[in-house]
Amino acid sequence: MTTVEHGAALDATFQALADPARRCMLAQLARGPAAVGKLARPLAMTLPAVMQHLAVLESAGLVRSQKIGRVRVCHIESRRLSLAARWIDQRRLEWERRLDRLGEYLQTPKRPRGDPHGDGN
Amino acid sequence: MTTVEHGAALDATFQALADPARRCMLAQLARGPAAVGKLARPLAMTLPAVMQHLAVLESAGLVRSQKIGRVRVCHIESRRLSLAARWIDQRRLEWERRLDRLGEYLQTPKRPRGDPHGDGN
DNA sequence: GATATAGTTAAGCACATGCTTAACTATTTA
DNA sequence: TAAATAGTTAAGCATGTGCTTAACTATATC
Repeated sequence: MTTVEHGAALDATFQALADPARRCMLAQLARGPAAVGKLARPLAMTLPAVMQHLAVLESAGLVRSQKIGRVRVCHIESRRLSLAARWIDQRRLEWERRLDRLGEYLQTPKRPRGDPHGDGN
Repeated sequence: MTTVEHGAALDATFQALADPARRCMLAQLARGPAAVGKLARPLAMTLPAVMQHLAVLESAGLVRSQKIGRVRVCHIESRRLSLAARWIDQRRLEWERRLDRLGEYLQTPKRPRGDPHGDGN
């Protein structure tokens, strides 16, 4: 159930993370709040393009911003990052626990068939 | 440097994770290897569509598969999952450590200016 | 008040993505 | 060997994405 409701949020979050320019912006913001122009500097693209990336990050809930004077200051919103990381790790752990159990099973010395084993697979 | 070289891999990985059908396939595969047809069952789309999603997952390195008889069996490749989760958590932790330091600083009772403080921020 | 600065909006374009249908190829199974 | 099963390939289409240029709006700063 954890996974189901967050579907749309995860769509938007992973989609936002899939672009190198947006990851670059997030990496900068991880080091502290920054203005749009500052985010744009390392990016080899025009300001409007950066604005569009920012809009994607904001509507995914990864970033928030507020305008102060003529400057828009942006900062990371870390909850969505947690959500995404957790989704990945849950799948990974589920898979790796399976591998571990399988490894144990294969290492177990031969055993008479029909012996109790504790798992109904 | 960690972040830079993996750029293309992260593009492909997050792009792959951004689609609910592909996440559904991964969630199934986390519970164990499965055939294409089995992955397709809960998905409300045709088999060719599922094949295309599988191709995306494989070329992102998230899944591998081998054909046994007329059945293609797929399984998760967890290294790329780790890579993606780690990228997210590094940003998140960097940001949250910043917040913690800021919180401490604001809670610190007034102190004469120019006093040593131990941090070069 | 003129000019520079920082951001914003709108339009348009090239290419990528997600799906479909139709036709086809290999393996089982009866 | 005929028929069912599991997957594959190719083509086409609607929509989404990432970028650009051009024109415009607010704040500073001189």
